[in-house]
Amino acid sequence: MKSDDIKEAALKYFTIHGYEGASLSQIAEEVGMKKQSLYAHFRGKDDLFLQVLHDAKETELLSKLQYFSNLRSSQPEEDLYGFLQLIVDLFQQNEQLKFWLRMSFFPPAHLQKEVDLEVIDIEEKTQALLQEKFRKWINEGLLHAEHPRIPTLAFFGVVDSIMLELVYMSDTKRLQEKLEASWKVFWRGISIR
Amino acid sequence: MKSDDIKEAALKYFTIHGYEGASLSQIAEEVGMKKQSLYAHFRGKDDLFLQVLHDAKETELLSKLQYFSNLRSSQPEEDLYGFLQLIVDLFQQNEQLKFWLRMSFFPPAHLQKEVDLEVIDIEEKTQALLQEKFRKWINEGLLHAEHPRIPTLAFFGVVDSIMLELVYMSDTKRLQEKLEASWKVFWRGISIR
DNA sequence: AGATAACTTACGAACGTTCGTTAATCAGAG
DNA sequence: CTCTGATTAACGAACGTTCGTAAGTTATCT
Repeated sequence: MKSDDIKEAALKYFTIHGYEGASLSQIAEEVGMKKQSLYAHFRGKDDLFLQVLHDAKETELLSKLQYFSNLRSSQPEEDLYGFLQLIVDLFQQNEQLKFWLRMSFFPPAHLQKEVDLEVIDIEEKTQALLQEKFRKWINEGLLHAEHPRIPTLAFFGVVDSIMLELVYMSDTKRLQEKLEASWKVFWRGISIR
Repeated sequence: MKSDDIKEAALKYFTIHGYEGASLSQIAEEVGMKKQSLYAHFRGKDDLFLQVLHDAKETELLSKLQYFSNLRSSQPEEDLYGFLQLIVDLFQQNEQLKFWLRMSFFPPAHLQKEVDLEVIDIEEKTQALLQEKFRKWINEGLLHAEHPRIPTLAFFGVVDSIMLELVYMSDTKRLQEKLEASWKVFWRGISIR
C-alpha cells in the first residue's frame, strides 16, 4: 500500500522538523513522487498529519494494553520495571513514539483541539489500567499502603522523564544510568519497608 | 530598548508555533513595525532566535543558581520541595522556561549544534551543583546512603516530568496533584527509614 | 551655538524561493 | 471503457532577505 509509505515518510519529517517545518515536497520525494500526487491519497497536509497521529496513538496504546494484559504474575517490581524497558524498546523500534511525544506536547496550533482529543483518550485508558494494577498490589500488601492514585501519577512521571531523556538522547549509557536512578528511587518510594 | 520588545514578541511566537511556524511578519506586527525593520536590530531570523535562546537560558540558570545560593539551612526536604515550587513559579511568571523546554528538546534542525551547546552548559552546571548538595546531605546522614548521582538524576527526572506537565497543563489542580504524588514517592525513596 | 557629518531606526518595494493546493492530462490495469 | 494513481502546469500566498531611502538622533568641529 502506497499510502503507508507516504505516512511513514511523513512521520519521519514531522518528527524531525515539526508540523510547520515538514514540507510536502520532502515527504513526496522520500517516497519517490511529486508532492501533487499526495493528493490522490490524502485530502491535504492536515489530513495526512491527523492520520499519522491517529496511527501513532493506536500503536502506542495497543503496545501498552498488550503489555499489561500479557502479565501473568502479580510481581509489581518486575512488571513496572518491564514497562519502563518497553518504553525504551518502543522508542528505538519505531519513530512513532517520538512523533507522538512531540505532537502531544507541542501540537500545531490550529490542530490543538484534535490532538488533545487523542491525548486525553490514551491517557485516561492507560491511567485507569495502571491505577487498577496498583490498587490490587496495594490490597495484596505488596506495596506501601496509600491511595493508588499516588504511585500511578508518580510512575507516569518516571515514564515521562524517561521519554524526555530518549528524545534528547545522544548516549545510551546516560539513558540507562538515568533510568536506573529514577527506578531505584521510585521503587524504594513505593515498596514496603 | 526596542530590541527587548522584539525579543519578547519573538519568544511568544517561537514558544507557540516553534521556530519554523513563527514568522517575522507576526513578530514585527506584535511590536508595531514592519518585518524589514527587524533587520536594524538583528542579522536575521537565526540571530534573533539564538539571542532569545541565550537570554532564556541565562535567566533560567540564574534563577536556579540564586535559589541554591540563598539556602541558609541544610534541610533537604524543604530545599528540594522548594525547588520544585520554584520551577512551577518560573513557568507561570515568564514564558521563557516554556520556550527553553520546547527548544532544548525539539530544536530547529539547522541550529541543533548551537542549541546543544547551551543545553549542555546549563545541565552540567545545575547537575554539579545539586549533586554536591546531595553529597553533603548524605554525608550528614540526612538521606539514604548511596552514590549522590542516584538521587540527583532521579530528582532531575521529577523536575522534567513536572515541566512536561506544566507544558500540557490545562488545569492547575491536576498539576498540583501530580507534583504532590511525585514528590511524596521521591522523598520516601531518598529519605532515611 | 550652529553647521555638518555619522549613525540609528524605520519603511516601501521588490527579490527569489518555497509553501499548500487545484486543475487538466495521461498511463496502465481490470 | 472506466477507474485509479501519477504527472505536468499553474495558482495565490507567504516566507526570509536585500536594497535604497527618509527621518530622527547623536557626535564632532568651527
